Amino acid sequence: MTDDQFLETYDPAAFAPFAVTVDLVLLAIVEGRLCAVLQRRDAAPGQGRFALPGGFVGPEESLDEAARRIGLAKVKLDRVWLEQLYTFGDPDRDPRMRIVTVAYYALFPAERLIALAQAQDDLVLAPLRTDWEGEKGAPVAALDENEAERALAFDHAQILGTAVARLRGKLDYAPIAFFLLPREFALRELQDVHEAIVGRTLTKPAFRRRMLDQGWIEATGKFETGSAYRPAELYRLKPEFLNPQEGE
Amino acid sequence: MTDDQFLETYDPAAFAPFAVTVDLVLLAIVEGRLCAVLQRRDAAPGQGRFALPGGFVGPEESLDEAARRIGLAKVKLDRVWLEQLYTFGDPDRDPRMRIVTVAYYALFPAERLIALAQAQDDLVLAPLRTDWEGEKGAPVAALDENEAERALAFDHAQILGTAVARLRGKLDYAPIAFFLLPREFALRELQDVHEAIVGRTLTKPAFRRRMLDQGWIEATGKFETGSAYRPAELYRLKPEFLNPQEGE
DNA sequence: CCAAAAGTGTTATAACTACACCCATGA
DNA sequence: TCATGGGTGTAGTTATAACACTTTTGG
Repeated sequence: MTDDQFLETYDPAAFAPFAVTVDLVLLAIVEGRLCAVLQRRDAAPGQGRFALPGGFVGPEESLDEAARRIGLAKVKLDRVWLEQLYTFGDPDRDPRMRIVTVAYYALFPAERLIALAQAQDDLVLAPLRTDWEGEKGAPVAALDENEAERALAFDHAQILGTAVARLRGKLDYAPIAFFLLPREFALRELQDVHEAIVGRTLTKPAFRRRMLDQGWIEATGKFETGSAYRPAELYRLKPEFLNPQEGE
Repeated sequence: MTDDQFLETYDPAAFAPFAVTVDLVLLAIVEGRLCAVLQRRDAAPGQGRFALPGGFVGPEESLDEAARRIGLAKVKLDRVWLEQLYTFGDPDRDPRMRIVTVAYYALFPAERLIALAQAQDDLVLAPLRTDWEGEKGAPVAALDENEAERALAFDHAQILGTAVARLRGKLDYAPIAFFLLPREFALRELQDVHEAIVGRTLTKPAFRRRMLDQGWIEATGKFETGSAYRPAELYRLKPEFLNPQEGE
């Protein structure tokens, strides 16, 4: 059947329609660990379990707008990386009705999400596993072992795993790690972010040069204050990489 | 509003619902050029224009199943690369109703799509542009200049551009080019495929070694027949890379 | 002067490229 | 034996990694 034949005979009220939601993986590096925001569900299905923040797409709203509205309402919205991740639509993924969800992931400096989780008591920051070194196969259950009993609702474990895989895969060739740091940062902090994501230690000189040669960052001339020992120079992402212009 | 608050008050017949479709970018290398299957629309909107093959997702069907059903019904389905691409859902992308479409792309050996286009007279194989060398910015209107007047319906030019960008980006680190060739192929054919996708010539020895060292292919011991001059050895993709197991 | 972390030079290894060359085949 | 394309060796260049080293600061 073609689209048009379908539409001629299509009565929106005739059968249960699709709903379209947006689910968000809000990520930050907290205490050297990659963490995601989870929301405790206070109603069935999955009551008491945790789920990704999400919501329905409005009738006059694009998918990106919905993601921005739902994900950034709570957080101040300057300088965020927000990108569509993948779309999940198995028929039984939600027991209530047929829901197709477009997953997005967003990167924040730690302070933002810590403040968010403290302000809203149904939110938690859950550490994720990043040690599945090169293990092929479906990335599922990315939750840290301490959080393993915190079973996730719906297919949200799969979404989390997809987000971590995307972040790891994109880390080396796209300027995104910087969105997990304050606007100005020391190179050691940037290395900590990378190490938290790839799950292993990196050697300092190689990392430094790789970053400097990439041309993504520039020195500010300022230095850390209050450091116990020699203060590190602060760098920032060059402005031309601030806006997510590239389409994928 | 939370999901649950929404659902409590949600009457599926109360307002125009979302529809979910799957659109397919069927790709092959024909005469050294990357081509996509387009379908002539015989009804409004966009009558006379060309669009990607697509269809509605069934009520009991997953997205992957829908893509497989719509994309592979016409083509014999052994050894195909099929992967979700991106989801497009702007409110006005279809004038009839709110339609969110999940785009997939699929890779075929040329013969398959040539036979398909010959068998069904509303289908054409349109050459794509691959010469936008490193130009940043949104990849739009990937259609070849000769086909430029063949304006695409809806946002399908954007979908096409996204597919080409994904293919190019993935070519070097995922074993996918092989799905654009017969099961057994000569290394020169593989190089032609790569050159068609990246839009520039590659040097033979470097390419050969890269492919051999990657460990994705193995020699069959057989050789081309009917060649005018020295016959080339035939290679094949190692069986462990045949199934699209990796989730991304 | 010491401890601790910032930052840099120096070398070795691996990857990639370019170029030239040899090989096998049909006419 | 010649033309044509398949296939391979060698050397130069570049990127990457590892290691040791120097520098700067607060105490």
